[in-house]
This record gives sequence, C-alpha cells and structure tokens, in this order.
Amino acid sequence: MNVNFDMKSFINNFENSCHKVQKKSFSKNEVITSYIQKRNQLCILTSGNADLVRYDLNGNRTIVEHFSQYDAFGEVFYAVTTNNELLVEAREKCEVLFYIYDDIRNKCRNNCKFHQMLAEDLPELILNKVTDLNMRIELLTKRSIRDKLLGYFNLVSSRYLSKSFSLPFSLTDLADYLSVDRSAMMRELKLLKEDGFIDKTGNKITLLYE
Amino acid sequence: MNVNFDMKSFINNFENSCHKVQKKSFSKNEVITSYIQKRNQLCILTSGNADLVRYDLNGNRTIVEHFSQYDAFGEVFYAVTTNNELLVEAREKCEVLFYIYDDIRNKCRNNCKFHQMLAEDLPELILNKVTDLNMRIELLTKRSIRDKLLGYFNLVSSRYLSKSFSLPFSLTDLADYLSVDRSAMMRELKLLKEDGFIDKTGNKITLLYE
DNA sequence: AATAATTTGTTGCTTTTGCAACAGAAAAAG
DNA sequence: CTTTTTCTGTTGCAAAAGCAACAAATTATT
Repeated sequence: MNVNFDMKSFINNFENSCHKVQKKSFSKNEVITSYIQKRNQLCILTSGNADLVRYDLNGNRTIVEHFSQYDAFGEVFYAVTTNNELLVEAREKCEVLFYIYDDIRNKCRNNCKFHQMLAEDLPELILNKVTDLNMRIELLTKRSIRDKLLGYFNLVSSRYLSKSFSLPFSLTDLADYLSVDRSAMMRELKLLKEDGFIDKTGNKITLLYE
Repeated sequence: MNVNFDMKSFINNFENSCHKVQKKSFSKNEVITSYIQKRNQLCILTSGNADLVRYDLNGNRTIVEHFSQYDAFGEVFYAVTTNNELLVEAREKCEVLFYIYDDIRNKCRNNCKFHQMLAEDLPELILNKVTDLNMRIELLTKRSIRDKLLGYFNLVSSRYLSKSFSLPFSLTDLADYLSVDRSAMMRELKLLKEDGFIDKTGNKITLLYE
C-alpha cells in the first residue's frame, strides 16, 4: 500500500479538470466550513493553515485537528455525533478546494479525472487521517501534562527529523490542542526546562534527551 | 454513501470464498494480535469481544478501542508510530478472521469474492473507524472525569436508544478506556449518583437527566 | 509610528485527580 | 463446593491541574 500519496502532484495535475471543484480564499480567523449540517463536502487546503475547532458548553475551546498545506478535511472524515459546534477556522490566509460529492466512491457524473483519481486514492487519504487520529488519541491518553508535552514534542521532532523545531502554533493553541489549562501547561514547560529535558526560546523547542 | 455497511451479511456470504482467509479461536485473555511488527493483516471479530490495549512505560494500561461482534481491526487501521506495546486481547472466547493482504485496494491474486467485496467496501469500513476515533477524541478532550463519564454514558445511551443500559465492560476497564484513575472515577460515579445525575446498580446505568 | 489586541510568562489559591491501601462482593478456577 | 482471583467500593493523603488575575512582551491594526 502506497502510504506516500502525493497530494501536491494530485492537486497540480487535476485541480482544473473538474468544474464542480471550487476554489475559495479565506483571510485570518474566517470560518472555512462548519460540521454542523450534513454537507457532502471534502476540502483540501492548498495553502495556509487552519484548525478544526470545537467549542463546548463550558466555553472550553479544543483544537481537534491542525491542518497545513495539502491536508484534507470535511465531514467525510467526521460523522458528526456531537451537539457541540465544530468549525474549521483559518489561522492565516488560506486557499481551499471544495469538492461536493454525490457518492465518494464513484466518479462524478462528468467522469472527470479529478474525481476519478480522488475516488481511487480516497482509501489511502482516509488511512492517513486514521493515523493522525490515532496519534492524537495516544497523546490525549497520556496521564499528565508533562507526558502530553513530551509526547507531542517527540512527534514534531520525528516529523522534522530534528531535535530542534518551531511549534506549528502558539502556546495558547497548543494548550487547546493538548486539552489542558494554558497556565498549567506554561508551568510544566518551565519545569521541563529547569529539569533539563528541553530548551525553549519563544516557540522554538530543543529536546535535550536521548 | 452507504454508512450502513453490513459486515454480518458480508461475512456470511463471503467468509469461505477465499482460502487465504483464516479463522482462529481465542480463549479469554489470549493475545489475538500485536501491532508491534508490520503485518499486512486485517482482522474481523466474528464473535466475542476484545480490546486494543496499550501498556506504557509507567505501567499504565489504556484501552484504545473496544471491539465487539463484526468489528474490524488490524494495522491497516493503525500505522504504528509509538514505541509502546499495542495488543489486541480477548475479553472472552473470540472467533477472528485473519485476512493477509498484498495490496488492500486490489483484489487478491485468486480474484475471489471475499477480497473483491472487501476492497470495494474498505473505504466505508475505514470511515466507520474514523467516526469511532473521532468520538473517542471528543471523550478524551473533556476536561474532567465527570464530563468524560457523562459523555461516554450519552454515547452508549444513544447507541442503545435507552436511558438505561449495561456497560460493555467492567468499571476497571472503563477507567482505562477514559484514561483516568479508577478510584477517582469511582468517587466521581458516587458523586454523580448523589447529585442525582445517574442511577447505578452494578454496571447498569440509568441517566436521570433531560 | 502609535494604538489596540493578543500572547506569554508568572503566581497564589482552590479543586480535582492520582496513589496506596484495604475490606467485602463477585466471578473464575480447580 | 471451595478456593483463588479479580473487581468493586471506599478513604486519607499527596500531587497535579485548573482558575483568576495581572504585567510584560509581542504581534496586528489603523
């Protein structure tokens, strides 16, 4: 199974091959889409970055997923079971392809290349999503803020193949992503520094262990 | 998109159409499979129930997923990124179909009905898995034990279409599933009773709100 | 360049959660 | 049927996390 599905070349080759696919631009903090109603929509972020965010009744914000270039999102990947608000918000200027589907598995009526390829590669696309979700679950099941932070840093570190990296979002957002209190997280970051596990300057982290 | 993929009739119709598919039995507490090595394996639980369990370095046990009849599992659904032990353990006597694949998207070399159908329905199967994972994430992002319990009870309640239901696993296991300390969870269950939110006799729960 | 808005960093206090330990109930094994 | 094992329910205490509030720094906006 090809786990290295190349969204970039897919987009470049087929983006314009179907007139049903719409491209839209969003500026910072705009809502790209919501998962409240049932929309048969698959979205691909072609530039910028965005978050899938949930606001619960207590006013807590959770960053459910973070999207960067060529990530796919939409209700295809998320059968809505909750009564909470689920929004995709642009973190910066974003370009997004919207693909409205009839039946995700079949080609669209126009029989265009875009849909044909997408239908073919969808299982893989979804499997990648599953991998992300599983990593997220692994993080969230860690019992302490310290373990969540270290778990997250390890992930980012192995993704960038480096012990030094910049966080893809602000510390405020990181707390919402790890689902912990921001000030408690800041305290733990300080302790991690004091205990010699990490170095931290702004949002640049260096892992000092292993 | 047909979200009601019927695994039961799929199994009944095609189980014996491919000699590559193996059926094995397991007794309570036996390890059905592990996710340590890369095995090209998709498993379907045809009877009994089992858990995907992770043991971390601190000795904490987490129930990552709970499987009952006709649930599918295996590394297809879980690109292993962790260095922790990931096991599927039988909770009771289980029967499991093992399907070793070459390429999940293509038919097997024998061109049998089983693989043909499975390849066709796989996207749907995976989407169901994604839904489960998202529900799990929603539970885990809740900030307190109380909210995790209520969130979980709501899920089970809506699945059984009843305010009264038996928990699918023991309270010890529930704590490992919600990723919280058992005694703290027991305390919170008692408080939920005292505060009139739930009724509880053994592992039978009744929701008293709404 | 000046002002407004957001994010970071910090702290004291409160609440929640985890840990350890144990007795009784229930379930499994012999 | 008896013994052993696991699970439930409970508690006191310790540790961790959440909350609230604020100043300083950074980043956007006009």
